[in-house]
Amino acid sequence: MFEFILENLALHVTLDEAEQRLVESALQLTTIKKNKVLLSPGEICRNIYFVNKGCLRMYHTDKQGAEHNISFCPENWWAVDIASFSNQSPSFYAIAALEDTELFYLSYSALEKLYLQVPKLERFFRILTQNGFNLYQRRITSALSKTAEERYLVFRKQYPGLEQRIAQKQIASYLGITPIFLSRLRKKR
Amino acid sequence: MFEFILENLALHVTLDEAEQRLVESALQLTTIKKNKVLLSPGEICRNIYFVNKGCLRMYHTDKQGAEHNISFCPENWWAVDIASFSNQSPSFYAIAALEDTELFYLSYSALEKLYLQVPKLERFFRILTQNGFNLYQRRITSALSKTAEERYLVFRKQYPGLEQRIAQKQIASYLGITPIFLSRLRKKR
DNA sequence: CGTCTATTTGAATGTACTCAAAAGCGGTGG
DNA sequence: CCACCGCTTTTGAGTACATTCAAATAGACG
Repeated sequence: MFEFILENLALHVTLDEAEQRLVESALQLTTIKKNKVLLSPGEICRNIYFVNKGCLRMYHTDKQGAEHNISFCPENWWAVDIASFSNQSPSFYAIAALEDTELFYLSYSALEKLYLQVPKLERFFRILTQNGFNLYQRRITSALSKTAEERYLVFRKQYPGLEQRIAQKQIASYLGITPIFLSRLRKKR
Repeated sequence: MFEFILENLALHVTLDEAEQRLVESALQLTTIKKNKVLLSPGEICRNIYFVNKGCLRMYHTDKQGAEHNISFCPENWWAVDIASFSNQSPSFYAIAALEDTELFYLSYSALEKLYLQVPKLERFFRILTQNGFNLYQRRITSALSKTAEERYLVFRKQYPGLEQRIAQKQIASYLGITPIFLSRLRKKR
C-alpha cells in the first residue's frame, strides 16, 4: 500500500525502517470521485497530496471563466499549490480529479511535525520544489517557442498513456489551444 | 554599498547587526561589461548573483541556435540556474549581461558556510525559490492563454522602465515573438 | 566616418481561432 | 433496454494573429 510513495521518497532521500514507519503513520489515505474539487481558488491549500492511483489536474480559472490547466498529476506525482501551502495563504490555483483517485496526503501541521521526526524530508521537498521550478522554466520556453503540434508531442512523451485516459479538452487546455484545433492536429497523423 | 542587498534580504528575514556583518563579509563584488557571459550552458553554475546595478538575462539556446530569454534580472534581482547551482550539475540556461553590471555574488561553498553562520538565510532562499516557482507557473498560463500584445503589456508592468534600457529583440525573445512583430505592436499604440 | 547590427515597413504565407453545424458518447430515467 | 439529454469531438468555412522574406532606414560603436 505504501510502496509507491516510499519508492518516490527514495528517489531523493534514503530512509531507514524506523523513518519509513514514521512517514507511514503520518500519512492519511482517501479516495475521491472524478470531478471532485480538492482545492478552490482563494481557499488555503491545507494539504499536500500524493497520487497513488488516478489523476488530478491543477488549473487556473481566468476572469472570463475559462480554465487553464497548468499540470496533470497522475500516479506518483505530488499535487499542491506551493505558494498557498507554504504560507498558508489563499490559493491561485484549483485542484480537481480527472478520474476516481486514491490519494495520500499530509496537512501543513502534520508535515511540520514530520519534519521534526524525519529531517531528511526537508531535503526531499526542497528538491521537489527545485525540480518543479526547473520543469516550469522549461515549459515557458517551450510554450513561447514551439508550435502547438510540437508541444503536443512533448506532452505525449512527458505523460505516456495519459492521452488515452483523459478528455481532449483537458489536454487542449494544458497545451493552450482549443479542443477543436487539437482534434485537427490529431487527424493529421 | 550593501544597502540594496540588505534591504532585499529584509523582505523575508530579519537580520541583526552581527548577522548583517557576516553576510557583508561573505559577499563578493564585481563589475562586468555589457554582453559578458557569466554562465554558459553545460557549465556548472558556481555562483548565485545579486544585481546591484545594471541588468542580466537568463536564456536558453535551442538546437537551431535561436536564443530564448526566460527572465531579465535588473537591480535587486537574484540570478542563478537553480538546478545547476543546487546540485552543482551542468546548466541548461546561460546568463549574460545586457548592460555594464555591478554584481554581488556567493559561491556554492561560501553560501553553505554562510548558512551555518546565519541559518535564517535558508529560509530566505527557500522563499525566493517558492516565489520564483509561483511566478513561472503564472507565466506559463499567461504564455498559453494571452496574445502577444497582452503579454507585452504584462512585461511593461512587471519590469517598469526596462523597455527603455534594453534592445527590442531581447524583449521579443522574452515574449516569444519576432522583433519584427514587436515593432508592429508598438507602432499600433 | 564607415561598418555592423537592430529596427521598420510592405507583401505574402502559415498557424491557430471563431462560428456554426453535425456526429459521437455516456449517463439517466421511463 | 432503449430513448433522450447534455456534453465532447469532428468537420467546414471564413478570419485574425503572427511569421517569413526582402528591402530600406536608423543607431551604435570603434
